[in-house]
Parts: sequence; C-alpha cells; structure tokens
Amino acid sequence: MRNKEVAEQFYLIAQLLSLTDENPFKVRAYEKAAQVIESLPEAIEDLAKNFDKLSSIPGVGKSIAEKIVEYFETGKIKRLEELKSKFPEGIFDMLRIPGLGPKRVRLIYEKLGVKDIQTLKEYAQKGMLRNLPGFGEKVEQNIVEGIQLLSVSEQRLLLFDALKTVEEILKEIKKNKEVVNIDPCGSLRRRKETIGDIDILCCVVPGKEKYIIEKFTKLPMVKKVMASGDTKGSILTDSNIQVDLRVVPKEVYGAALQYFTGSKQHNIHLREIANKKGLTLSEYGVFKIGRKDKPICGRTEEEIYKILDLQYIEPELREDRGEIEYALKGELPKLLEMKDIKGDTHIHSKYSDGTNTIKEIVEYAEKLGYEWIIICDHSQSLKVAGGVSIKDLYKKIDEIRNINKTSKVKILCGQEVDITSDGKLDYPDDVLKELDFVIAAIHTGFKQSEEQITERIMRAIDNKYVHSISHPTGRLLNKRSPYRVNISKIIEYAGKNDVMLEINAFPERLDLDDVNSKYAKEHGVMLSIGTDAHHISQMEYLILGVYVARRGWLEKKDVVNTMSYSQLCKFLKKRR
DNA sequence: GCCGTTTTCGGCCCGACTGTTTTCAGTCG
Repeated sequence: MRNKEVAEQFYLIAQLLSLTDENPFKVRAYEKAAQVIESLPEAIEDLAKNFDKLSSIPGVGKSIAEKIVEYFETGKIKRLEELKSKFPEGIFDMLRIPGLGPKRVRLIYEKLGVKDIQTLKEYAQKGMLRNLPGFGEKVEQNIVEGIQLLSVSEQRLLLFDALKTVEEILKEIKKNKEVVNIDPCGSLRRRKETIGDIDILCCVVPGKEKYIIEKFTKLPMVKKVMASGDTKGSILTDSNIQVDLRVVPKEVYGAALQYFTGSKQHNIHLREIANKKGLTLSEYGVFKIGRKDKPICGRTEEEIYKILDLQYIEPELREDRGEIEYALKGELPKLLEMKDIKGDTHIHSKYSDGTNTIKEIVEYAEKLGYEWIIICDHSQSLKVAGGVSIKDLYKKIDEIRNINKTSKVKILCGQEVDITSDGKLDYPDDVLKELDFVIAAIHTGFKQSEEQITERIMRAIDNKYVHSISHPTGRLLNKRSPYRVNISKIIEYAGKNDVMLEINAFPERLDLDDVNSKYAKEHGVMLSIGTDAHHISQMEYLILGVYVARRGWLEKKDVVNTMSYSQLCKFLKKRR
C-alpha cells in the first residue's frame, strides 16, 4: 500500500502552490485528491495500472492521474520538483507554525530572506518583522509563541483520552445554570481514532453568551487563552489540548451542530448540494440564496438533511466517503450500536499477562450485561507476555468448563496464537482443535518484507482452526507504523476463506481501522471486536471498537459480537 | 485542477476572530 506516500506528494504540491500566486482552487483540488487517495482502501499502485480507473476516482482528474502514473514510473513528479526548487526546505517547518499561514511565510521569505524556524524566531524576538505590511508587534509575539507550541500541538490525542477530557470540561461548564444545551462536536463527535482539538458547542439563556465564554476561559485546567470573543472562546489546557467553545442561539442549534461536527469535506459537499437547490447553508441555518435575514430551518440536524433531500447521516459517516451519495438514494446502512453487543472476543487473564482471574473477568462481564466472553491468552512462545504452555492450557480449559457450570455469562476458551516468523502457528493442530476460538496474531518479525508478512498471515488463514486474525496491521497510534503488510490482499483472502478479522478496540490500536473495516465488509469478511483487555476495567474499551465499526459502515450482521451464545457456538464450529 | 439534469467554461463553502487597519487581509476550522 503506497497510498499514504502518494497522498503525501500531493499535499506537498498543494502546500507549495499555496505559496505562489496560483489559483487557490487549484490548491484545494490537490488537497482533495490527496485526501481521497489517503483513505482509499485499494492500493493506489494497483489502480495506477489502469488509467481510466485512476481518473474515475472522485477528485482525481486527467492531470493528477498522469502525475500518479509518472510517480510510479519515474519515482518523481516533475511539477513537484519544480516547485521544491523554488523554496528552501525550512519553509515547510515555517508553514507548520500555528497562526502563520502561506501568505505571511511567503512575505517573510521574499522580503527578508528568512528560510528556517530558528532565524524566524530571532527576527520575531528582535522586532524585525513588524515593518512588513500587515505585521505588527502582536504578530511577532504570536509567531514566537506559535513556535513554542509547535511540538506539543502536533501530537494528536487518542480518541479515548479526548473523550475523558471532554467529559471533565462538560461537567465544569454544566455547573453554570445559564447553559441550556451543550455537545462536543468536531472529529470527537465523528469518533475519529485521533483528535486534533476538541470542539464544544453550547447554547445559553439569551444575553449570557459572553459570560459563558469568560467562564470557559477561566476553567481551572486553562493554561493559555488563545481567543475570547462574543460567541467563541479558545483555550489551551494544562495538558496542551486545544479546546474551542462556540455559543449559538437555540433556533439554529442544529445547524451549528451540523456545521461544527464536519468533516470539512462533508460540509463543503453538502453546501454544494444546497447551492444547486437555490439554498445556502451555514452554522446559522439554511437560507434561500439572497435572503440572509430569515433561515428556513436550523433548529435540528435532522431538518437540515431533510431539506436537502438526504437521509439523516450519522456523525461517524460524515467524511465525504460516499455517504452523501448513499443518503441521496436513501441507502445508508443501519449502523451497529453498543446495545447490539453480546460479548467480547479478546480478553487476557492471569494465565498469560492479564491481571485478573477468569472468575473476576466473568463477574465483570455480567456487570456489563454480556451474554458471553472469550478469554484469549498469549501462546507458548511469547515468553515476554507469559505465553501459556500446553500443559497450562489444558488446565485453563478445565477451569473454564467448571465455571461455566454455574456462571450466567458463558465463557469460551480462546487463545491469541502467535504466527511464527515462518508462518506456522504456535500450537500444534491437535491442541488448537481443543479451543473454542483461535485468534492468530503477529508479535514478532516486524522487520520482514511486505511479501513475507503478508504470506505469513495468509498461511495462518489457511489453517482450519483459525477463526480470526488479531490486530491485522500491528500499528500503534502515535507510536508505531503498521508492519509492512498488503492489507487489502489479506482482507480479500480472509473473505474467500471465511476467516474473520479483528477490530482490536484497545485505545492505541483500533486495528483494523475504519477504512479497512469497510473494505472487509465489502469483501464479505465478518469482523470480531475484541478489547485485548489486560485488566477488567479495560473491557470498557469495547465501545471504541463499536465506533470504528460505525465509521466503517458496519451493521449488526457484520459483527460476530452481536450473536447470541448459541449462534456464536454454531458459527465458530462451522469453520472446522 | 476538477466537474457538469441550468454548464465542456466558469464556477468552486462560509463565517469568526485577530491584528492590522479606517475597511480589510490572513488564518482557522
């Protein structure tokens, strides 16, 4: 998969073009194409073999398609090389500074010859920028502060951590009785796997807008106030998370919620549809073009979609990945919900590196309202994680059978079995066949080539005792890239062989991700959501897996966790 | 550069806030 790499080239072109006098819509076109390519489930290098296919990707026309082909044939894009030669390397760093955009970067470079962040900081501190048109003392100060913010503000927050932070903030703001309504929106509401900053929308009793903004900017966790106006406030928390609060009147709350939930691409697409109907859409409602005085609607989100002749679109789908076209036809999927979930397919116990006994786990599962759980511990060779010997495995099976006699929640005995570096499984078949559930996983040999790792996983899929593949790409958010694996090939192969793939719900994994989950569904793959919990409290992570599934367009029928205990047992036996 | 049931040319989403200005450009989401 070289999609990310190709997308990167077009992001670069867009960035460099923004520094020139080129038509700004050209910049947008490149950005859009980059975005589309990035979230394409098929490998772009495969699509590039067929020019018509390539240029039929929405947002990719003749010119960009040619550049993709050129990139694969020569390893370079001439247009990009030309642009690069016009600007020094350091210009990219300068563009990353929050509050400093392409126009000012260009001015600083052309008028003063500044071409790296260090020099820029010195110039700003010495007051050498203030004579440029549009610059002043405050701008200089903001640049210095922006540079200091650079490293912290770029790390994206895990969804799980963002959800916790926003919960804390909402609790504080709700203490003010002037607050009528309050909701997190932005990428958090769309449940993206990582969050850049947190957006919160609220409506208050009339006349108290500014008062609430001021309250917000004085919360205990505020480190720095970035902006504070009549209807918008923006702060940086002590853990360097940017949080924006917007206050709107209740008559347009739905329009604002829609607007601030995004995504940007989804909203742009929606407004294009509005325009074609002689309407215009903003956070203040839907208007007839030329009649900005009185909105037609905007109290609820549902009204907005309805007036555009669209089905209501769940926030998790709003990425402009086809949901608008489906909503136009009324063919959106009915997304999986937490209440559909009957069990967790991946929990570690004390038998390997988990902290709780099976008894403790099953009691917690009962609290969560589950019907069944699958206890999967590591296999024998994974010594660092307390891999279970064959002897202990039989003990585990016995213990589970015993507990099942009296337990309300049923336990299945599973194992997370290592795929060794030569593609074999870490227990012999006569042991595997004693297990209710086998989830195969890669924990070693990350450095192997794409062919080798892909082949290893395919050999595991061939084994008739394997039910699912755990965390199929091995990525750790903010920490480790996926191992080199042709994931679309794995998905297609799993589909052909009726093997499931896991949506690992551990906060830093979320693997498969949304895009690949959707691709899996389209190839007839059943997904298993497992928390990979190593402590009972981590069993709460399951909701994160449901969010991924929803972003991947999955329905109840696409996920094994929605089966009853008897359905599940039957389903798992079918594989053998 | 992309796109098309008003279009193959001429559009391309919309508004808040800031800091610089005396009416607006730049940046952000």
